[in-house]
Amino acid sequence: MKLNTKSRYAVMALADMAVFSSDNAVSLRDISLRQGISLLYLEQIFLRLKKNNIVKSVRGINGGYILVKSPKELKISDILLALDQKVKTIGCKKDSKKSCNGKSTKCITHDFWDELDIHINSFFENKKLSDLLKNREARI
Amino acid sequence: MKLNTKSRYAVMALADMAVFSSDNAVSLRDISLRQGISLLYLEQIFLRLKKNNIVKSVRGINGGYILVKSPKELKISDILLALDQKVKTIGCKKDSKKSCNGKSTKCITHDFWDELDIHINSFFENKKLSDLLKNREARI
DNA sequence: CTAAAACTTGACTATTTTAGTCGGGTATAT
DNA sequence: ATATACCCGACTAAAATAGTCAAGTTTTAG
Repeated sequence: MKLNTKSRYAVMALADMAVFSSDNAVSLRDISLRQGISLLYLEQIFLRLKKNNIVKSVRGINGGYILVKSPKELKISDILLALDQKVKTIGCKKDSKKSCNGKSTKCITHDFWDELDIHINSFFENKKLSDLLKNREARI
Repeated sequence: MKLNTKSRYAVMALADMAVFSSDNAVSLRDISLRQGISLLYLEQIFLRLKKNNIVKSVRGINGGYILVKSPKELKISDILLALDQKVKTIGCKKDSKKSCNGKSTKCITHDFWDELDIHINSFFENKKLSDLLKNREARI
């Protein structure tokens, strides 16, 4: 059970922005260099972040990206959502009448997986980007 | 971020056993029919469960599998462990000095991912197989 | 005005992982 | 003896992942 790199890099890049913001836009090139993430890959990621209104862009020289919300207000769950990183740990369909393993009833473990999803999602809901920046000595 | 079907089916099958145990061994064939899981796939899963001492087998006619521990004592984390379903949500290597993104320092989000892993793992640690069987009206 | 920096976008691809299947066993109760 | 059920390694098709590539557009410094 692992998070994909897109989500991981997204959180990483946004944390980087929060640290190095200083009012003006942060370029992907800088993030790429500091965090060791491929520039091309970052572009793809930020496209999604922009579409989902996590960041806004400034074009041209000295352009880059700016956080729409402050790190204190930006929930990690918002970031993951922007990248379609659903925390849906298993295949049972939540709502459909004919769910789970093709049978018409809920599978024996159905409620358990639901509980798990809630448990994980609430973690992401309650974490703000600013929380990642606390007690960070080795900031790169 | 999702659990693989092996883990899901393992929990499902063991829950099934807990319900239909009745002292004698439970055959994979029965589990397969009740839970709608391929028999061939179940065999592969139970091989692992046996190796990891979650179940023991009885060969021959009327054979099958028996839970080693009672459902009250069997932690879900034990089951996942048997199937190599590590909850290691990201790629950062936990211990190595040169971790994360090839740099020598911990990445900016490192501690956060560790926290996430702990959060999820503790969920599995604290759940017992017997917990899944409570308030189950639709038992299949 | 123009060149360079930086964002924009869709398409493409190699690799890895997943979710199984297959085939040929071995043990044992009846 | 023979059917039932466990045992086990190898195999494979399909999907997901982790990126790369190409071909732009926009803006601003000089």
